[in-house]
Amino acid sequence: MPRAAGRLPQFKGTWLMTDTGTARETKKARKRFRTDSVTGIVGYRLRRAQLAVFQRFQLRFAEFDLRPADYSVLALIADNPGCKQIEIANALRIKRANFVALINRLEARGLTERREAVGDRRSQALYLTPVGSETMQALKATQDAFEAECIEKLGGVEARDVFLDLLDRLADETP
Amino acid sequence: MPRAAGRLPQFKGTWLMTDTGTARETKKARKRFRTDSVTGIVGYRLRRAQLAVFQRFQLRFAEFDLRPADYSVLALIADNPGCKQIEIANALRIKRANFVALINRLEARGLTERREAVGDRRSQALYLTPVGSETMQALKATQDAFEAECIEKLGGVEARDVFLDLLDRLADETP
DNA sequence: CCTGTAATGTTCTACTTCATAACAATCTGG
DNA sequence: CCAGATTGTTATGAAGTAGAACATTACAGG
Repeated sequence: MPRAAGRLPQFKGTWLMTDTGTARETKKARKRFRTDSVTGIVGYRLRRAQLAVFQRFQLRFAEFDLRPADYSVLALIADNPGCKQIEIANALRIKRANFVALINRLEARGLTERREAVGDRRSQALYLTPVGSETMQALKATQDAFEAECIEKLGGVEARDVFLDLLDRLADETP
Repeated sequence: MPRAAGRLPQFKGTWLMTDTGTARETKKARKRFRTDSVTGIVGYRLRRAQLAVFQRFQLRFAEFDLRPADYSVLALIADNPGCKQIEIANALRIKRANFVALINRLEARGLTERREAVGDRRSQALYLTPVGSETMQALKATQDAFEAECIEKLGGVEARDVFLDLLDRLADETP
């Protein structure tokens, strides 16, 4: 029922009153559920958008059964073959402890492998397997298409640039 | 060690080369860790910004020991006294099953209370307690200050409006 | 009226993410 | 050599999230 402005004269005010205590709910309390005090908050909208984008990402990558973090790890290994676990973990702000299970999964699926690092017997050198490299091509194509989707939603690359700039303004780590 | 620009001439190039294949790692492989393929993604930056904002929120609200979801629930109850649990859960996209523990905590802290709803004996009517109302004033002040912070980071209310619009473009639920 | 269906709140369970602590092996600088 | 830092790993706990199942209650159609 969209506000029914026509019936306004039928009732005796209390619509625009600031805090009528005498209103006394007439029959069916016409309480519109107010959410503006929450939905108007930057952080709330930011979270909503982030969830929506990640959900769409998972839809696009469902055929690969990979999460955003998995894709990021594979992409970073592809761009930095032989890198250490800690390097990727730091770049993605993942605790190195939690990175272990992640890379274990990728390795178990035959996408990555750990070799012995040359100058440091503590660290492992990460590489994509041949299968991993081949998979990465399809992943990159999917990601590029998804990014194009996002850019289109935003209204073009200029809007995207504005958007990234605004995001970075909020993302600075100063408490 | 801040980049040591003074020692630059000491080495033989490969710094600004685009993709020298012949460089052959001289002694210490000076591999810059490449992250652009991930950090350039809209979703990645969106997540970064969201995490940063939520972390700052938690800092600002640490004295109250309340999370964003707690604040949202209290704000919605304040704006919609007598509302049902399911209404708030739907508004915040929380499963009603998970809402129970949340509202139980707030009730245990004496901030909210459940009364019997008038026309429906299944649902509960949620209200702020007097203590809850008083607390809410401080919370609102803190939130308003935090929102002002965010707006300032973004560059003003006009930038904020642009930002919210861009967020909403990404947040639409069409798969 | 009765009855099947839907809604509401609740409990329980499981999965994922994230953070911390602890440990062994290794590296580094003095 | 040695103290301290780094790397990978395991284990553990907190928190968010999703689903199933249940009891109680509303509601609409016969």
